[in-house]
Amino acid sequence: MGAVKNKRMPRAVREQQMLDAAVRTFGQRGYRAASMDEIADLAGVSKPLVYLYLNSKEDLFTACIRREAAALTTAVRAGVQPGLPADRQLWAGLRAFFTHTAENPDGWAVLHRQARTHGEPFAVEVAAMREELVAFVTQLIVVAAREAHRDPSLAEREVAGLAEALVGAAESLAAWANATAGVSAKQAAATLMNFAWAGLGDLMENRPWTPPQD
Amino acid sequence: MGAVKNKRMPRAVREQQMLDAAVRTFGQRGYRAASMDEIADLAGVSKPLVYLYLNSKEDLFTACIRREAAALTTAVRAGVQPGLPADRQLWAGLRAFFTHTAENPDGWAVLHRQARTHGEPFAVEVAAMREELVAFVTQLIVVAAREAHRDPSLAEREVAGLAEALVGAAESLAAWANATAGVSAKQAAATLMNFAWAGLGDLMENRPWTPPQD
Amino acid sequence: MGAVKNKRMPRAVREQQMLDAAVRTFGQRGYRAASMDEIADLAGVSKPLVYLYLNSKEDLFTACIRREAAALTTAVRAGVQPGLPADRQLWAGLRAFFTHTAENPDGWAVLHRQARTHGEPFAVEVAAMREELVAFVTQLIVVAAREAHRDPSLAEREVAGLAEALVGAAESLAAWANATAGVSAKQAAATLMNFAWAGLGDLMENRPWTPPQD
Amino acid sequence: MGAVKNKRMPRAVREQQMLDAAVRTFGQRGYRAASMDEIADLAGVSKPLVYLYLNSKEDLFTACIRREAAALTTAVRAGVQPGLPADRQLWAGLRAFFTHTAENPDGWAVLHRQARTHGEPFAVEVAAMREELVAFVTQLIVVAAREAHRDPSLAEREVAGLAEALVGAAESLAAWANATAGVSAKQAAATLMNFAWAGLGDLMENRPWTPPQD
DNA sequence: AATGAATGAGTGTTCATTCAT
DNA sequence: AATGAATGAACACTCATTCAT
Repeated sequence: MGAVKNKRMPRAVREQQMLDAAVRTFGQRGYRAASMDEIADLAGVSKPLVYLYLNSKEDLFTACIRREAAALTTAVRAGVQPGLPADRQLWAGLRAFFTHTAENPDGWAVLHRQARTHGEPFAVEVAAMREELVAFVTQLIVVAAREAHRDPSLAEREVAGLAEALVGAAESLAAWANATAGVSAKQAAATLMNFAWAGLGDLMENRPWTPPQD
Repeated sequence: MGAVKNKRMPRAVREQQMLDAAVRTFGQRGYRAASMDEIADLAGVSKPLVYLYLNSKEDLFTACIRREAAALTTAVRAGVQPGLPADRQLWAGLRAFFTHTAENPDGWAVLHRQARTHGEPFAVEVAAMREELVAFVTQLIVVAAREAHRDPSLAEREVAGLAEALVGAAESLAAWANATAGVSAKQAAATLMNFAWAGLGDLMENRPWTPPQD
Repeated sequence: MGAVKNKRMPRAVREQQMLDAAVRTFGQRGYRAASMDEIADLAGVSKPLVYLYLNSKEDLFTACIRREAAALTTAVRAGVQPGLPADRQLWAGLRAFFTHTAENPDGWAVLHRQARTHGEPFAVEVAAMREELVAFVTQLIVVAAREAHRDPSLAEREVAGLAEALVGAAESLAAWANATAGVSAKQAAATLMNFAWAGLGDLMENRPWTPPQD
Repeated sequence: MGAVKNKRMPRAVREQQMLDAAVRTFGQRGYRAASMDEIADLAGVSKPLVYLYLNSKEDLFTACIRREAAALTTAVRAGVQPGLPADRQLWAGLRAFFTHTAENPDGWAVLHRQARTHGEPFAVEVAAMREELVAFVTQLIVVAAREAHRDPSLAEREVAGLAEALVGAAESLAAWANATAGVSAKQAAATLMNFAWAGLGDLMENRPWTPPQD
């Protein structure tokens, strides 16, 4: 049995307990391998109650995705101060991102690994969140280009590709940082900032980007 | 029923047909959702024959991973000429990578999405291949740094992080290029080269990296 | 379909129904040839319920063995009055044994034929019961020898062999009595008592052992 | 693979190899658990050849039963000298029986355990052999009774029961002797002779039957 | 005399889901 | 607000058996 059985709780609380159990189970076992039995057990309730509140396995998984996606985007947004220069904003966003994914490995696994692996209905859900992150990065690139008085004809698709690459690198580094002992969220963010802002070419000339002190 | 039933084929041929069907099914449905019935049907053989030749679902999936991993690394290696400068090598490797993944979407899905999502035995298989790619990139970075007479004390972990970010960006761009109409392998490679070699900072100052004519 | 479907019964009752069906099916078909489908059908429930309550075919078979072994030893023990002379005790035990096996042919088949034929895990279960019967007989022989003031150096292995022979004869006669029309439990017991107590030699000299009137 | 593959052997030899493999496999695994694959492999031939020569699994098992039954009855008959007194004949027969079963444990397992456990068609086969042994014992009892000038009205069923008990005890002791370290065929036979000829009652009075010196 | 290639039919087991209370 | 009882449908895997050579 999972949690201690506290009987007669208000629905909202029970639902969160179920989602907690579901995120953990889905994150560790995967969508198909996770059984409703295990989730109900871990949540400390009977299976019919899970169905009463969350309708079906698909709906339950979708609810997990939405909750974890909202938590992640909220965390990133909360970490960023809109007024700052583009590089400071990106730095702050990356730190928030790596911190949140490190602290919520199961939620991150649900979003990054499971949701995108198990068919359209779920991939669509997670795509919305990813869009938001990509849009955030895209806007930063555009703003930075404008600030640098760069040719405004910078192709939209080119920017989209860059943003995609940056987000992809971030996702990959999140997994790497979590799996590699001794790599903190801050270090992961610094690595990516160096890569993204200065590029390997600059690095070769010994001018790494330096994170601000905080 | 999937393929036309060609009866009485030598074992080696049948095995490749089964692997073709399995890669397609695993890539599209995922490991758990793919049924041995569907794979056998798509391969145009009966289920017992699949078991006779490939032993079990796990072994079949592992065989898929190995075949696709070998195909990908072979393609990348074949695309690279060892003698060239680091940036030319990276460029060639990326082009080969994006070309191969675009031409083998199911194989790429098996490697990138399914194998890493469904537990240790499979993740280990794919990790070996990824190690190879990361090692290739790592070595390029080290060589480039030496060529640029850069401080040789470049921390190992720092390089590892950069290589990880680059490979992660490549993996992410592969999915993006395949999903976005009109983005060729060459364009995806160029986008990533710009990002990796010059960085966003350089881009802001209007000095994009230019692919060589070929 | 086997039994009439009585829906919604408490677990304990359903379990007994399942064991009834399983003993019958295992006893008649054998362990391997008995299918869980048939057992579930005969019990009037669906297969998943059998698995929910009894876990697996192995566990189900083991549960059958334990139940039937307990029933048999209980019956034999209940038939014997400890204070009586050895021959009276043996007589009572044999009557109980033949009566019980005649009334529970499937249970007896499970114990005597199937359990001992299908591998260690089951043979071990049944061996415990057989030990008990052999021990009962062994102790009677020892007591009888003491009562007869016989040389107490009667070798242990000799006694073990005699007990083994007696129990083996009983097992064999149980099958014979059940298969031969008109042979009652009492007659089977009398035959074995004559054989065991007086031996063929005595029989030749016309001194058969006579069962007490009851 | 089991045996070394000697190609192109005469049919009669191949058949014996197959039966050897089948007896071993059936004896150790049981009828259902033994697979034709394993038997063919152990015999060093391909499965179709087994079917070509022995037709089906049922026929193969039946052939095993017949061969082993014939071997056992032949061994017992060969051990007995018809002219001798009844007790000497019984003694010789038992020795032959225990010796043969100890030397052919798989064959004995096929006859005693497997054949009687797996349905009518096989039980019938083995019953024929058992009849023969029971008949041999029955005749000995009748002869002994006549020699002892006993009342010739000795009920047929009574004799049948005694013979059944004796054979059952022998079967049981064969298993016991094989499983108990240090119990030889001769000792097993002596134990049973004591039990059968003198009975427990005589034993109590210290007059055990003594085997002749040979 | 002998076999590599192939399958129809079935088995144990699991799971998402519902009913009755 | 909550659950014990129950199942339809599917799935991985095996096996006796045959065909074509």
